[in-house]
Amino acid sequence: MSYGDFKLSPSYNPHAVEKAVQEFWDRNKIFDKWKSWRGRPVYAFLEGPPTTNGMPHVGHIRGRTYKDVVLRFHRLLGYDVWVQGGWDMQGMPVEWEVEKKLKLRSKKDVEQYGLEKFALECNALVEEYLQYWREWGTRRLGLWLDLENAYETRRPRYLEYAWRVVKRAHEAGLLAEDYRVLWFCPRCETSLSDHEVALGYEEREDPSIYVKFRVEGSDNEYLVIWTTTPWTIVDNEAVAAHPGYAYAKVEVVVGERREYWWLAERLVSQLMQLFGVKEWRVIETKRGEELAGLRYVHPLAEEVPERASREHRVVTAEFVTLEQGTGLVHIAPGHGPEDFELAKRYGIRVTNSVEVNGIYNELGGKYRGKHVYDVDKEVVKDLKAKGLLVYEDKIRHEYPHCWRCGSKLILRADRQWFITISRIRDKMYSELQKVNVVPQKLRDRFDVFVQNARDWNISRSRVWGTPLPVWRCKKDGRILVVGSLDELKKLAKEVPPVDDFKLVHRPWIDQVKIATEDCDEWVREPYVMDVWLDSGVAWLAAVDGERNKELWGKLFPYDFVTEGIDQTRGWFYSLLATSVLYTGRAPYKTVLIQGLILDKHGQKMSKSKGNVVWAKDLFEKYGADPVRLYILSKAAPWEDLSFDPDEVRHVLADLGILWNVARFADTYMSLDGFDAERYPLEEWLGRGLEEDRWVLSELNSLVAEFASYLKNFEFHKAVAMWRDFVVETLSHRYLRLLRRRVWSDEPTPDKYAAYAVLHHVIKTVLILASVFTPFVAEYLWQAYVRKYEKSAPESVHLAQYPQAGPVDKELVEAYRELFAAFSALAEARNKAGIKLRWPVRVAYISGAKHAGRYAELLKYLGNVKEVKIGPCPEGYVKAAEGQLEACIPPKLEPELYYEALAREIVRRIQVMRKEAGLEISDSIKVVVETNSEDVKNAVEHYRDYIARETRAVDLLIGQATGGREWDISGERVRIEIKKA
RNA sequence: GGGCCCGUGGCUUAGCCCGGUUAGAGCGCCCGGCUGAUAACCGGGAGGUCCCGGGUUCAAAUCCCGGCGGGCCCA
Repeated sequence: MSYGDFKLSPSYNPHAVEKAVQEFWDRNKIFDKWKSWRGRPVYAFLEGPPTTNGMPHVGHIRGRTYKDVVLRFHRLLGYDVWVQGGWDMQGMPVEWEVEKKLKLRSKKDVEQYGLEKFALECNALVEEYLQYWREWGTRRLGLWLDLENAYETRRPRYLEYAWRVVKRAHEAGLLAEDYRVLWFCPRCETSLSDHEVALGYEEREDPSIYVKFRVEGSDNEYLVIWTTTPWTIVDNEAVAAHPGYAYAKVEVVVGERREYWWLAERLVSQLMQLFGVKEWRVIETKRGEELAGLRYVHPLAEEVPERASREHRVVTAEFVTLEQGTGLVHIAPGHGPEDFELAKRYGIRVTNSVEVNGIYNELGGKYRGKHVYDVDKEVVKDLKAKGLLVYEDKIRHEYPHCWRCGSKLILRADRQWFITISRIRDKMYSELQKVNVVPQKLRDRFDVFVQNARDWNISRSRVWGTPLPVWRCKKDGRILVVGSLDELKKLAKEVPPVDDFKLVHRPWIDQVKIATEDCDEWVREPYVMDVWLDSGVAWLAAVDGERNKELWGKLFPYDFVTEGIDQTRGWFYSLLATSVLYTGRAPYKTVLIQGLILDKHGQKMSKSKGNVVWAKDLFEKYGADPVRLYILSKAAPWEDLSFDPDEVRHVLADLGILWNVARFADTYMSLDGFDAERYPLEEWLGRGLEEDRWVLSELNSLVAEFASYLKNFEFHKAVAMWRDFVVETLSHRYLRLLRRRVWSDEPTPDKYAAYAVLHHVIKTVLILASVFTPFVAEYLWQAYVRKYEKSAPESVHLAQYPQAGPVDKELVEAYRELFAAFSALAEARNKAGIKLRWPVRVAYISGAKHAGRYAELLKYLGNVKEVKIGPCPEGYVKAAEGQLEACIPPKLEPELYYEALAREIVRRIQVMRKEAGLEISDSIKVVVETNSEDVKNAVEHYRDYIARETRAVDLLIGQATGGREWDISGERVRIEIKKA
């Protein structure tokens, strides 16, 4: 039971299979042969590069399985495939982990540690993770990506494409330096993009305070505002009222004092109740626009004297609502995007006294040197002490946190660099309309996101990233954008003595001294770029496109990309943006958006919950093929998938059946000396039986539909259909029919025809399986297919997708009916209490269309002497299957009793043969000892039958010296067998 | 706060777009049977408020509205 190194062991063992196959692939360079180009049409895949930070888990495995299926399928279809791997190796996640490892708490710590050492640590860290990704995220999965030629975003030849794109943006007037309010992480000391902010929304509890601002020139008239960020009051510059809303001046008595509070009229009674004010009355109302211009005293004028020196007043704004707060909105232009816009409109000063690290600077007066998180509490205390705090509460709301370190984010105004996406948004949208986004139902999200796309903040105040290639003239502030490393070298007056790899990274790049005729000293803007720009230029950078135009021209736009739904706003977007900017076109033709991976309870996987399933654990426990098959069959790729490791064993059973089908074939083909080249299907099919033509019809349907499902990315349907064919049609049905033909020693032509058919079916089924379970398909190809067909391709992965032959629909229909009739017959036997081993004289079938066609097979399957077509005689036991009805006599016929006993004896001998470990071809001697005359008569009558079925050369009735005692229908029978 | 997806026996799910026999299947469970490829298979059975409530309709798992639970996205 072996061919070469591939043995068909009694049962399927994924680990042994995968190990043997991996060695075979390596030794024979199958992957190289698979990926090499033969001048065929190219199917170009662009790898969404995993961040080599953290270990691959089942979510990655899901996406990477889909990639592999699509690539293998297209190779089978005859395409030359482009399967370059890629790795995303820079960015904040890497820095964050290094900081944790080195126990660095702030950017100052990093600087003290040394930027050079820090950058090298980051590089070492991604290098380390890369090994895991190569092994567990790729090789052990059986994912055939070209890792030798994988692109790496940290390489000079790669990252300079991000520079090219920025330069192109600059030339097109799309690079902007702007002062804007952005989210910052004070811990990481950098701004974040919209995408990064979106990753970190979490519910939290914050203060919810109502504060009164005293109206200038009065000692008891106030404007009442509401905020959840007390620290921003330090930088308050105005109060906004809606121009159309009514505002009330409310006379209130608090303690001993009589005061006048301004707030929205509609909210007065509910707020008075909230504040616990019992005595109040409205004495005047004004519309917001009438209130405008009213001046007030900054509530922290004493704490921050600078503020007292300026005037503050009420302005109007449409964005004011009455859903929360008081209808009067505290405006801190340095800490809110709407506030900022309003300030620009009214010429109000933008004050930001908070530095990037969250510490107040000299503009912060009393709060100078303190951290924003502490000031948040201190401001409340100070307001309370000054009697300006009207009411204090807590609020639970969704608020953004840093996606890496979890710190509460703050909004602050700062100078940053942008790509003004708003100006190419329409072009991006129209290009996106040409892309096939799968599934249709998720494309809306992508469309909407692109239509609403905002300018892209690309600058980050970090270290381990692609440096922003913008230099500024120290003298006059002009800027210079460098588009490549060569260009930089040409411009440089002085270059640090390091290799190119270091030269394109911080801190070394900042040691480059540039001077030009018109400017003595250029200074680089101290930023790196958003990491999404790194992977975003892969459509060009992966193949160093500007230097390899011919290759790039064959690949672009790429046929296929696929990632998770979260990448709609991530990579899918950054690819589209940079490509439209640079080439005016979308960089891909088809985008497959994958659903999320959840744990078995439908919960999102996260490290903190501890429910992450790691690739390594999964493969070590189950093997890659079962995991792949499970993932593929459980859900459509775009649906969320709840992953339950225990369910993997279900698909294991299916692969076990595939394995056993090959073993079955091997068992009999080797006994009978079958050879696919000596018995070609085309010649021998004519000598076969109808069931052979039936199974080929079923196979042809499979071949056609499997391909059409895969083309639509309906992997789950393709796999389900394959499974159904292998388990039901092939194993349960066809092989059951085949038994009677293969057991015979006679070299009948129909047996060889059956072998030719079976061989063709198994071979075809393995080629289809090669796209989703590449290891076991290869193993069986080597162990079985190549054993019986020497000229078969060296590897199943070098085969071609089979041509689908004709389908005889009527034949398929007839066989469907046959198995329904058998099912009804079995049910009738069950009711009558007659087991299948006992022959039945006659069965009637009615309501069938094709009964005449398969009567012989039904006799065999149902162990019936005669099948009659027609209605049931009186007193017979009936059972129905749909329209079809089967019935049998209610009692066993006496004349069939000996035959029944003979079958019982055969069955016992077969069990004993197997227990004795005999080969199928071994002959035996049998002794039967019994007092039962019936059993003795049965043996005498059916001596030839028993001998033939059990390969007995000698069958005696007499004294057994050993063996085993059985109970056959109440009779004690001792049977002894010996190898002849 | 806004948008979207999901919710079907113990578990996993098909059906829903396009309303219409008895809601189908796999796993598990119980009973019976088969078996020299098969820890497989075949027959039968138990097991369902199709998340809840309302509406449309002769008729709703399916269409509409409102909840609840899980998830995603946007703010």
